[in-house]
Amino acid sequence: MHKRYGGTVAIERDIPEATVSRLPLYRRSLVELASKGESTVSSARLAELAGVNAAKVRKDLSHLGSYGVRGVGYDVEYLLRQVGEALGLDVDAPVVIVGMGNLGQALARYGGFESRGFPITAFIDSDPEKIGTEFDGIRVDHLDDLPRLVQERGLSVGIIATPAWAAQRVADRMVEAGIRSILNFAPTIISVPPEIPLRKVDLATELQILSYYQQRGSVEDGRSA
Amino acid sequence: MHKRYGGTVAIERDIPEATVSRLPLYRRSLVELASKGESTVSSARLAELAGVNAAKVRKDLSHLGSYGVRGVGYDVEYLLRQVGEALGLDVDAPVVIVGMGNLGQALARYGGFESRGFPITAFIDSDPEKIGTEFDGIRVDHLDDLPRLVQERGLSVGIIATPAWAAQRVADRMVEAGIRSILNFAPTIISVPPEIPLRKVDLATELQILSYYQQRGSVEDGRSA
DNA sequence: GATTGTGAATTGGTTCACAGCG
DNA sequence: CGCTGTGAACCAATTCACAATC
Repeated sequence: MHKRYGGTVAIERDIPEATVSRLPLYRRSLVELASKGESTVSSARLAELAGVNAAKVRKDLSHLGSYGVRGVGYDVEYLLRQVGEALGLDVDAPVVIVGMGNLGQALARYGGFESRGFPITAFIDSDPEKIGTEFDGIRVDHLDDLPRLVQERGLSVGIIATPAWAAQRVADRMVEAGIRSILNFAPTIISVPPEIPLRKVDLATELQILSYYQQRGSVEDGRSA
Repeated sequence: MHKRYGGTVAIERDIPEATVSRLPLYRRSLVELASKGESTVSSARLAELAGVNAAKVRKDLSHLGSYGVRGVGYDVEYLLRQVGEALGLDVDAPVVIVGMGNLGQALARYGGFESRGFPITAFIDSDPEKIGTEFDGIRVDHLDDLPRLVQERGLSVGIIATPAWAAQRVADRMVEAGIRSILNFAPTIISVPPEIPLRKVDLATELQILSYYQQRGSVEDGRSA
């Protein structure tokens, strides 16, 4: 059912958005299973670990053209490779953080990125006090240095951790400099050319959503887990 | 069309999940408009500010039973109050942060919570070195103190900023202690009773999703903005 | 016997398009 | 005339349920 091109990598077209957003979840569960030495896993078990239901797991995995074995389940290692490949994680994507305030610094020190293929490789700030200082052995540079840094270090992901008023400008400079995807933590809407994937994380927004469900006798929250 | 009870506050039932998750966005845009002194706004303009389309804005607002004026638009101040009320923001929801590592500290110092009705009012950590120290004038306490803190300070929201392995345990203790909704930053699935609204923010997951769309000639990302 | 893969049914969300109304 | 509110049409995602198959 799923086309493979030439017998090689086979990057599948059009995985539904909802599925894409769950793949990292499955990946995390598979890593855990692998580290425990489990060699196969059923959709039911994987669903439990990922906090979704089994039908969803099977449908999602079917979009990868994936290989389960009826009556047995999925091969953990194989599936892990498939998922990683679908997400494009076979190659590292070096990250630059712009805005070394509280949040930027916390993100810089947060271990979870390096280990998952997103080495943090450059820092940018506009405060002359900060420029030239080092963080984790990496120099903090000026926004004007970004094009050079993208070149030299192959930066591909930009994280915006600036105040809201600076975010659009930073995004524009990132795009100009050749950054290829952007994660925005500033609490404001920014716009970028359609070929640049953009996601946002807004902390206050999350609390407000919780507030809604708390206020009413919430039964479920959708974005479960 | 929309029922009001007794002529008072009128908390509407069953606003669709997708709408709820956009209300904070509208709210932010409305605050901005209000601060610029704009007194009315059309769905088209609000859509532009919030990064969605006008039909969606109108449909979303219609779920609040809201009052636009045909030919004119919405009253900014009035709508702002309506949205705030729908989200349950009329009353402050004091927050406890558990886990005062990098992320916890950054969240503690992040200004955006207090100003939006989520005063950070307690800190918990398990490191004896940290317990007893102060942060922003607030003492860092032990997890065992949580029930008392919930009582004394009326804590209602819990933020989990611990390592993954501690997260479920912390969630259980929060629920026991009477915390009413939870925001989880630990990269793991946790489960809580269905009456406790739960959301998660997973930073590495966001990067992996970006990775997918970057790898292919992404045109759009869905979670736009 | 167990568990996948998937069509069919269902639910939820978005967009269209226009009647209704200030 | 302009802009809202909303049915109707459309599209995406979820869930069901079962035949396929190891």
